[in-house]
Amino acid sequence: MHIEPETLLKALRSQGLRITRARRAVCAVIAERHDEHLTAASILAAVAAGDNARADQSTVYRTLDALEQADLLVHSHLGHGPAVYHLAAEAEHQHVVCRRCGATASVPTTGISDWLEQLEVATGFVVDPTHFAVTGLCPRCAAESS
Amino acid sequence: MHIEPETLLKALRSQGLRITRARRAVCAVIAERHDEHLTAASILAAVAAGDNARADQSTVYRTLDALEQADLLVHSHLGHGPAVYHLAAEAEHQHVVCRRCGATASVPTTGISDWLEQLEVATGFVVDPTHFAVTGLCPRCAAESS
DNA sequence: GTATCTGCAAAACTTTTGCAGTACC
DNA sequence: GGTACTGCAAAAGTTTTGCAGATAC
Repeated sequence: MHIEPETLLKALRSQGLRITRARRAVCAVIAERHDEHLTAASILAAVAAGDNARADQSTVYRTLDALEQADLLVHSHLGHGPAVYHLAAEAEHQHVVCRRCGATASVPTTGISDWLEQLEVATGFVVDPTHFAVTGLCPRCAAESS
Repeated sequence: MHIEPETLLKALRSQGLRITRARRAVCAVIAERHDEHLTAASILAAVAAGDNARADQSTVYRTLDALEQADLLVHSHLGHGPAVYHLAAEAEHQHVVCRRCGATASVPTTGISDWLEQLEVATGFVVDPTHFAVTGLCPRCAAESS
């Protein structure tokens, strides 16, 4: 998947939000590295490493919030560490995290849809299945612990 | 479901751990109120409210850790707040949390088992499906936002 | 007696907030 | 020009850790 920073910025603009230097920098990092597990801290570091912009951590959080409000971004919680951010457009997968070593794997959400449907019928909730990761033991740690 | 504090304490003892005043108090709270959403803070408060024991928060956390190590307890993350603890023996349900108002609902994990099996086959992970809650919008907030 | 546990205090870590000044439109 | 945004600093909230002394076995 590929996305231009401009796409994100235009979406912000169309929500009536302003395009600022800090937001440009944050969007550039997200567009460039959205296939990684981006955290607020790593985005902040990447912005700081760039040449012509800086952003305070509070600005990064506020920008991420704005992008989430605009439905461009989602965050999820993997294990006990910081939240990771993904483009909403590519959120069609779920994470599994090893509770011992922190290794992660991705699985498509296909196959879970029946359960989600049951869940929505039973509870009336409109479910967002990717906000939290599933935890467990990775193959290696499972082998060690048995 | 019903459980005696003694059951928890004996299990600790059988792991070679010591039975102390603080652990008695924590186990008593868990045994008594395991059908609620217990957090470290609420356990601490309940212990402090009791007559003949107190425990520092660090002791509570360490005791909860010990109970988890002994596979008697599990914790899960509901929304952005503190972790909630349940007896491992009754962890057969999953939570759904409203991302707007924080309302929660429980759903049995039956129905998710096919997906988990796929997941385990695909990734090799041994999955613990209850560690994180599913998020979404509760019926009321969903209605308001549309 | 000794290894384990406790309380205290402080730190670690992520995220949020108040505020005065800056910059976007 | 006016509103939205930024940086700074500090706080909030949960969980962890170091250490000296106490306690269970």
